[in-house]
Amino acid sequence: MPWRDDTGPPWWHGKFRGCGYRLTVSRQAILDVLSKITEHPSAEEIYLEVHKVYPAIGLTTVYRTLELLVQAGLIFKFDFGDGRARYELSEGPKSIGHHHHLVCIGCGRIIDYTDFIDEEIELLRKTKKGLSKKYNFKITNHLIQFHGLCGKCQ
Amino acid sequence: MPWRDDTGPPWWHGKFRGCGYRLTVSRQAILDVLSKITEHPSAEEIYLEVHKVYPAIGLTTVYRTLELLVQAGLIFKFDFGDGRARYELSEGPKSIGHHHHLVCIGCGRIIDYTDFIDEEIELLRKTKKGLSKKYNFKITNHLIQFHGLCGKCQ
DNA sequence: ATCTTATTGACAATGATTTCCATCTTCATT
DNA sequence: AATGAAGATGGAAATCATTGTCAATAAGAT
Repeated sequence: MPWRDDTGPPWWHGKFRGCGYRLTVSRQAILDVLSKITEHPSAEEIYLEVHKVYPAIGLTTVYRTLELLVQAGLIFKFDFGDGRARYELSEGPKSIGHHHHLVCIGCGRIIDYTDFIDEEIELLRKTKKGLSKKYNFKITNHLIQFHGLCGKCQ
Repeated sequence: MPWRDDTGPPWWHGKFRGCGYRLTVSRQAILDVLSKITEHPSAEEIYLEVHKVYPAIGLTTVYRTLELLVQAGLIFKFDFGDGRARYELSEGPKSIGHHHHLVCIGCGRIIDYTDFIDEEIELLRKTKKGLSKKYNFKITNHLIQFHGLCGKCQ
């Protein structure tokens, strides 16, 4: 289990209990994998990774858990146009921090960038505020992506 | 056909011939439907709409044509998280102009907004320039969406 | 009018995600 | 520590958007 070699339960422990969810082996294993992966794994990739350490896991459970984690705000779900959803931890000790994505339409490579993030966040904050008021919309999330060709694909 | 009651061929005629594509009945019908719809239709919705005026159309052709139009830059393809791609004319006489989307995660409603678009575009331009240089990335497109709950769903 | 070749449509195939349901865990309560 | 109710699980089957196949058709250059 994730915190066997640590001083206490992992940071998401409280999140779970707080939302009324049960802290199961599958969920811990999935979150554990997500917190160690730096890419943008699909459900199946997460399944395969979890399967290495917890072979009893089922793909269905992975899908269900990911859905749950998205609802709980612990992870983000992205569509990079390759026909499968991809996931990423939204925050946490090992998080690389808020970032957006550059998507290569040639090879599918994803580049996380944090450049200009401050200006982007600032503008998003303003826009979010204005839109919320004008359209009576409760904004919970935003998405910014740039699509194009990476160096290798040009 | 689209231009039967008009003075000349529709604006996309040249685009097609210029790219070496053939201007077929199916393609005209699909573009015609797209230029009249103000929502964000899925491939099947487009198929059903075209089918009313041109019953011989096949769903496969709709998918192929949409793919083609995306490549040609005539339409944009979006994923609003409901499991099917949605399409929208990128420009043209009846276009509402450049806009971004507000996606309700409750009922799936999409709101097109143009507020703050100028600031957004300006920031995107700067960001795009910086990212292109830093990552040697040729950016062809961007995506901005806000997700949340609309008035009815709160 | 003819010919070359892109395009089409019906059907089958694919593949990610969901549904079903009987069984197993979690954890609040004893 | 034992119990029990509700939540969670996993394997197989089902769903459903999208893509591949291929013989037949139509666009448009000649």
